[in-house]
Amino acid sequence: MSGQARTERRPTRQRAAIAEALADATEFRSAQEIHADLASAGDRVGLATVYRNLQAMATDGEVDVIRTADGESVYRACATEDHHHHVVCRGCGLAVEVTADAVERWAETVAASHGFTQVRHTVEVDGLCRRCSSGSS
Amino acid sequence: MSGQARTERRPTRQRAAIAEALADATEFRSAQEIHADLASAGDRVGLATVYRNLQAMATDGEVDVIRTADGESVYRACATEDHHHHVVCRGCGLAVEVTADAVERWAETVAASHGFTQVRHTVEVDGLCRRCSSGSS
DNA sequence: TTATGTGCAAAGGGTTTGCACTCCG
DNA sequence: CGGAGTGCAAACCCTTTGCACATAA
Repeated sequence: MSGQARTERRPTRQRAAIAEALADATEFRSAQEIHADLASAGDRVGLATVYRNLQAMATDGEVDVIRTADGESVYRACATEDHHHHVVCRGCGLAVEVTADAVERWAETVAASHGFTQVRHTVEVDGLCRRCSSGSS
Repeated sequence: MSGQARTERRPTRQRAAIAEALADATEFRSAQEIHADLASAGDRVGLATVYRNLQAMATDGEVDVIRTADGESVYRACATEDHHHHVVCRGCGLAVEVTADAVERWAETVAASHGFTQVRHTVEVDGLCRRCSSGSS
C-alpha cells in the first residue's frame, strides 16, 4: 500500500495560489495564516477552500502536517517526498527536515515486540535554533 | 525551574474521583470520557472541573497526555514517573508504555547537529495489537 | 473566616459542512 | 452541459473562562 494517490484534481486559481503560498513559506503555516497571506497578496480565496485544499494536499502527500501543542494544524511543502521528520524551532519556527532511520527501525521493533502490526509513528522534535538560543531566556 | 511542582493541591471529592477514574482505565481517555465515566458511576462532577484537574495533573506529571489525530487531548495515569512513550492500538486503545533511550539520544543528537538547544520531543507509535490484528480487515 | 476549588453556562478558536453558484473539461 | 471546486456563513467540537457558591484549612 501507499504511493501517489489521485493526481487528478482539477487545477484552479485558488489551488495554485495556495500551493504557491506554501512553496514560498519556509516554515510551517496554519490554514489561517495561509489564508491571510493570500488575502494580503490580493488573492481572494475562501477560508474553507484553504482548509479543503490543504487537507487534500496533505492526503496526497504533497505537504506535511503537524499539530501544534495548542491543537492547530500547520502545513509545509516539503522538499522530499520520502518519509521524514522535522526539528522545529520554538522561537522562530525554523524547520529542518531530517531522516530518522534509527527511529523508524526502533518504532517497528518495539511495536513488534509487543505484538503490534501495521505500525505507524509520529515523531516531532523541537528546540531553539542557534539564533534563538542566544538572545532568549 | 522544573522538577516536582506543587503537591499541595487541596484534596477534594472531585479530584479524588477523577484520579480514581483515571487509575481504573488502562487506556487513554479524553476529558469528556472521564466526565461520562464519573457521571455513569454516580459521581457528579462538572465537566470544567474535569478539564481543570486533568490539566493540573498533567502539569504535575501525575498523568500523561497525548493529542489524538483529531485534536482531542487524552490522558492516562502512568505506571512510571520516568520519561517514556507509548504504543497505542488503533483498534482497542490498548496502550503499552515503552522507554526509548535510543530515540532520546537520536533526538538530542540530530537536533544538536543542527544547532538546536533545549530540545524536547514527542514520539507516538500506534498500530494494531495482536488481538486486533487478527479479526479486523 | 478566607482562599481555593467547583458548577454552570456562555464564550472562544480552529475546523467542518450545507447549499447555491462558478468554472473547468 | 455536468460535475468538481468555491464562498459564505452557520454549525461543530473540544476547551477555556467569568462569576457566584461551596468547602478545606
